[in-house]
Amino acid sequence: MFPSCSLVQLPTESPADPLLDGLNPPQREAVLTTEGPVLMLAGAGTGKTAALTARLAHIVRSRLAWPSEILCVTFTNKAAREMKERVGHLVGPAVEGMPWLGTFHAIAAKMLRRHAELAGLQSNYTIIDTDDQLRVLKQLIQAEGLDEKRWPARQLAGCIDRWKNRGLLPQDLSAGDSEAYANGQGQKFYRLYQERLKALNACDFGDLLLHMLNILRANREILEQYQQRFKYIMVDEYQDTNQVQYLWLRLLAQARKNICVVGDDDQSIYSWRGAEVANILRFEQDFPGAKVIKLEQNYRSTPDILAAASGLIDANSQRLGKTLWTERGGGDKVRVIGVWDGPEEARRIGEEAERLERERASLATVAILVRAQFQTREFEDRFIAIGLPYKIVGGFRFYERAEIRDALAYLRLVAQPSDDLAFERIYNTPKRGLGDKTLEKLHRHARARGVPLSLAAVEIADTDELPARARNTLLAFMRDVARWRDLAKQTTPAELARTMLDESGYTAALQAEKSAESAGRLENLAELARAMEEYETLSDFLEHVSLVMDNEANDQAEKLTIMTIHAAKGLEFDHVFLPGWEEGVFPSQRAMDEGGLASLEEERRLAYVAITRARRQCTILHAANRRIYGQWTSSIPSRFIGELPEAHVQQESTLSGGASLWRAQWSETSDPFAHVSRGTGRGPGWQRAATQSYDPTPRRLPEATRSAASFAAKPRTDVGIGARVFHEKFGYGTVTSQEGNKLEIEFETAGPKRVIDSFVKLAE
DNA sequence: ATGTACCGGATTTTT
DNA sequence: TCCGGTACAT
Repeated sequence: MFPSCSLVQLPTESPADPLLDGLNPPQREAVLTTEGPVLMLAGAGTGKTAALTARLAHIVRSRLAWPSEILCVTFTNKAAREMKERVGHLVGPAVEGMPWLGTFHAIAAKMLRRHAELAGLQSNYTIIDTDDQLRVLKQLIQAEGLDEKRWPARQLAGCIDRWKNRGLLPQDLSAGDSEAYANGQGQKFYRLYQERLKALNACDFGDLLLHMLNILRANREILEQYQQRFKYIMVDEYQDTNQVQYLWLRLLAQARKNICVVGDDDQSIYSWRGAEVANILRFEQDFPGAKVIKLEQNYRSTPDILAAASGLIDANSQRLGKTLWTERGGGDKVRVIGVWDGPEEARRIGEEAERLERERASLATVAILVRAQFQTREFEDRFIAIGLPYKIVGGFRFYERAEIRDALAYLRLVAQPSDDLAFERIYNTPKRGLGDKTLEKLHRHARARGVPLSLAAVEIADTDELPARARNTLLAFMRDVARWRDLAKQTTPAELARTMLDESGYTAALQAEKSAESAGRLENLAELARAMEEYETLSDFLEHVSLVMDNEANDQAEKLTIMTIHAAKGLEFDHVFLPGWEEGVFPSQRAMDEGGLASLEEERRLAYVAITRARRQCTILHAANRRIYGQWTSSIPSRFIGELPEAHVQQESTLSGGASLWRAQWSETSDPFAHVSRGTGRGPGWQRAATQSYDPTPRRLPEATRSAASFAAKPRTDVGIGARVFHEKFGYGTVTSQEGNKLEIEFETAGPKRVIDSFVKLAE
């Protein structure tokens, strides 16, 4: 290791503290200002994690506090993991003892286990996810005789979440709040829901923080105990905190006031899930005498990219105000490319990615960031057709897959006989011939006797309330569960899981299914068991699962990444493509219709986040026509394009002579867009795009450039189901289904894929 | 108890 | 357009 250049410039009076190596002056100030409230305003790419971890390490090293006396909260498990790892490098194994570094929810859950009885729970309470939450709410809505169509459970779930985020209990709701669901019945349902959760000995995510907040508020001794313990508090992504989190932090920090929050008001993009930018905007009032440290030197992007992003965010009104700068020079301007339609957009980005590949750039440094998930489809279609390796981040997470949730339900039921939700999920999975009728009777019995379903099942089997067949099946199932419960005491969680999946017939049912997905599902279950090997007890594992819903199994393969801008926050890529910058897509229609200026400004912050992900090259695209929900719509460029400072942007278009000229090339009959009314509204972005001089001849003939996915229409007859085929990218495989020219193929190494028949050859 | 036909809704997502 | 959920038929 060579000493870094900045070491040479270290002020001579400061003893060479290796922790400060490579940190700039404001970063150092943030590290060394340990006492009193500190607000670290850290712009995108300014090294805030480096500063935060160095600060943590500094406190530990200078013996200002033991690792166990520092509270350090993040929002995601990923961030917590990263921080743990980085602090580990700086301080060594002492971090092992950092029990209070984690997500808001993990830390609150840990505290709540100690004080559960104060919230009316037992300390082995279950943490339920959104899926279970919805099931509970549905049952309540049904039980109260409400029309579920008119008053969807989702809506109620949304209300309850919002109330919890604001720190409100049922009795705290105003009549106006309550009005938000079923003509003022919101409060009633919220109360019923909380009662039901208590009966289930369960918590939802919102409860973790809310219960803990109320416990701290109501019990002075407990509050003081934590206030004494936490000598220093640090909070990452402070702009994302909601009301409860804010109140919780404020209580804990009140005694010592050694709280350091880090954030960027310009990257606040989660207001829709309760985050309040106001928290960061008024930090100085909340903690008088707070020191504000701005990190403005950017180490990530080129000057043009930074200038473009800064120019854009300038259009927002409510800002603390930062100016990013960089020592770097050179680089390309931000490119803005106008294309004809969605498929061309995908084609264009595909070509660019292939070009980068030829220039020896790794595809892992290339990303497509979209506003909404539906935009990924176009790219997926195109990249499968041309065989470009890609991965879509987001969507289903590992623990959300049906088979994984089923397996977890088995484990939960074994660990917690009172887990009715788990019972309901699996009592007829795999199919064992028990239906709604039986479940209804079980429910009635359970309610009458005040016992959980699994106990009711045992009891009811002693009566003649059920037909003989159902009774026997149920009895057999309950005997299995009892046996597994015994087994759990003698074996590892992983072994238990394997045994249960086999003995319950779950594995067998999947094997018998023989659908395209069943092989993958079995593989997922095997992976689940493998992941469980790390855990010694079942409850350890279940706690991990309920709080850590991300899968760490990132395949390291060289692939282009497609994800939403939200998911990309905190990441960086050399080459970033930003498609779909059109009014209605980005900013989204919803944001423009509802929420007014505030939500438009949040969209703009999202655009700012998107641009600042790019290290070397940022390319924005907009299409003149796009199919949305199966309707062709003509669209105008996003207002955000018009807001980019001209000097840092380079315009390009494939719409030679504008859309109308291009349109003339099509005969009326072959033009699939003939029925599309021409867009009339033209925003400033469009004018900018339209005043550029274009190459008068189209670069490609439309027919020749239509993506293969939408054109190669004649289905082949030689590749029927069962045919063995070869694909350039995926290798050998067997056709499992055929729909027109689209094949579903089970590839031997690449797994199941949908491909266009013209891309496969019959194998010899 | 399980399979099929229609209907409606459709940002962003972590824990 | 396409997905998931519910309603209905078998």
